[in-house]
Amino acid sequence: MNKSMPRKYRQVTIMDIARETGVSYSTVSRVLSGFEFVKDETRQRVLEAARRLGYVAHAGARSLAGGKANIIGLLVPGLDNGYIGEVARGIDEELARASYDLMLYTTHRQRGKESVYVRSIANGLTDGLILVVPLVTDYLRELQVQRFPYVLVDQSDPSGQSNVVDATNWQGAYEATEYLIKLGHRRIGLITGMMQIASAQERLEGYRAALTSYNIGFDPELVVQGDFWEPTGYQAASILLDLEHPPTAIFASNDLSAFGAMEAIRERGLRIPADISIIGFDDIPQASLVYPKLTTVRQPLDEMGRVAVRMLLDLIEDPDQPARHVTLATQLIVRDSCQAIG
Amino acid sequence: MNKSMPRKYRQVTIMDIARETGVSYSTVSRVLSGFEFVKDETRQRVLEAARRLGYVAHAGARSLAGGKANIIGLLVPGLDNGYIGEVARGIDEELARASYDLMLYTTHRQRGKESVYVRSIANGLTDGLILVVPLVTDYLRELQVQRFPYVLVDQSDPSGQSNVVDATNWQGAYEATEYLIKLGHRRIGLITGMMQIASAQERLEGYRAALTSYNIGFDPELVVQGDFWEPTGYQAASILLDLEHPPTAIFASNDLSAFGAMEAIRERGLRIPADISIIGFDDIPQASLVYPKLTTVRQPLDEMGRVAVRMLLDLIEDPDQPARHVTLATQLIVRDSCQAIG
DNA sequence: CACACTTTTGCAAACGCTTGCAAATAGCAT
DNA sequence: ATGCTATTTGCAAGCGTTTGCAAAAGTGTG
Repeated sequence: MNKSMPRKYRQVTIMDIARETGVSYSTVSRVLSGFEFVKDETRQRVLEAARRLGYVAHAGARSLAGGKANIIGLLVPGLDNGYIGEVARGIDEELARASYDLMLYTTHRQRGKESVYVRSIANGLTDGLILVVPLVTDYLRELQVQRFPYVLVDQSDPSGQSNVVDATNWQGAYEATEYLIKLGHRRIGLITGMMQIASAQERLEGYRAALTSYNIGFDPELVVQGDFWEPTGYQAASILLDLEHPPTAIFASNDLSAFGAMEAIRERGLRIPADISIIGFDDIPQASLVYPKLTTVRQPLDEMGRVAVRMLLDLIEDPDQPARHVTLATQLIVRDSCQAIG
Repeated sequence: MNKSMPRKYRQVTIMDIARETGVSYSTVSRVLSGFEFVKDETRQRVLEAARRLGYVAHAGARSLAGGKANIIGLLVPGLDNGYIGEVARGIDEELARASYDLMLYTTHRQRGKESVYVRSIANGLTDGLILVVPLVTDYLRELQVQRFPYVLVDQSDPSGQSNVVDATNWQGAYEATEYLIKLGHRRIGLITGMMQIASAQERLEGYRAALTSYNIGFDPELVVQGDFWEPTGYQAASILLDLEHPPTAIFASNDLSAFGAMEAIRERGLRIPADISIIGFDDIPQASLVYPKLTTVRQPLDEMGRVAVRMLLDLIEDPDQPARHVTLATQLIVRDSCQAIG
């Protein structure tokens, strides 16, 4: 195109620093990357020059040469659901402390060729990968054969080979249901999540367990399948409300579907919580924004992100660690959407 | 560490493809990057081999060698406000079509050393940058001296040197206010945004203009400064409601502060919209989730992201284009939070 | 002061790719 | 065939780093 001007602004390289300080570029490299054996005085001089010159490493060159790029990848389905946003926030914060950068990948890109996609992520720039994706199994093999560091968030790998951080789904669902029961509810509807996902199953189990504990019969009619999204929550709630004996309370497997359910409830002219109670799961930021404020089970989403980062960084340090599984505690957050039965 | 095993899974390189097809690596490179003059049959053979071998380019090497990395950077304050999420979605979608990847940067990282931060972004990997940041001026100089391609979203550069995409803020605010006026409201409160930001000012101007058009006096008491965040919206609304002659309607400069205002209103036992109307700006996804559903001015956030990407890609193609400024239309979305005055 | 270490430093090669330049090949008119 | 031009290809250098290996400086010891 236009070759009269430099394609790119001339970068400050380790060569420049070397020239400035009179040491060799390898020495500069050593102080700038890890800390090998270099005399303290030299190190200071180099560091000072680097700062003065405004040096910033070229991540590509680093990674090419076999070093770390200081970049990790985050693979998510999309940014549009609050849930991911919170996790991402935690990730970003923790990454910042370690001076890592973030590459964001979304799954909707590939449609059936995930392994190529994942390969392209693992290849090259990123030092590790955090996956916050449902239905993760397809990706995993590729990652494992490459021995590429990754951690799963809120997802479980049946093979147990993966590092994962999740929350006490069973427990949380148990508590939510128990809370409803203690408020006097006996007919409690459940809107499930995508049942292929472990957390959805665990929440269903928790719900059943609570019923059992309190000697309430399990009525299949009262559980309708959802998919963690709002529209389906709406439909699911509609089904529940149209039952001959509709529930007096609904437990939605996540907040988004609870919102959908609230809408369906209101449309029928019912009041929340006077006529029907509703409880969600996740505690995304919107939960306290809706009216009435949603009672829900809080997952420490940002903390999950932070923990994931720490695990990943550890893993990058030492790829041969045995896989860890960290489970963070959920917590019942009582707000305004539930009420003792009249 | 452990040097007995390869640090990284051996990658498929252009050399492998060259070997496979019997052409030289430069030829392979040529077909794989741009399309220089290469015989069609050769191109096909190379492409086929690349696919078969599962080749994926090493972005770092590319960028190092002076080519494009096919990565663009996105600089945002954070992911936690719905607004950004929508823009990011548009960006991601459009990027996907062009096979670009996304690096995500957040501003909270730097505190006072933004120029180094920006340099480190511009340096190396990314081919261009999209900024969705308030108070952008600090960054701009660095970017400009580097002649680094960037575009501003929903932000304006007073110098007019920048490519920017935004929305009709003045117009939108005018229409929102006019809508309230036509509903019979005469005392209309305004919760502003951060006034250092152009869009906040434009919205204020639009509000004033509408009042003027309808011969309603501007009462300074009725405009209170906000910052686009929910808590401040709450406070601002409180001030408004405590006025001797409180407004009968409130125009919040964005949805988030409208949510805060709604909370304040409800806390005082007032009903929306029966006792007081409220209108927002942005139409983030939550707007239709809250109760009552928020009437608001829609910014086509995802489209703004998409347009920004297209502009940026153009700009990367030809950095010497004159700066463009694209303004997308806003649209009044009538929902349930406004009502004609009693 | 020589000797054997130990700590620091420097050189060179390599990482995967792009690209200027020159060489090879093809196409076509003589 | 012979030249000439237009199209295609290959070679080599270089992008900014890291790192193995060897050389250079220090440190102690006898």
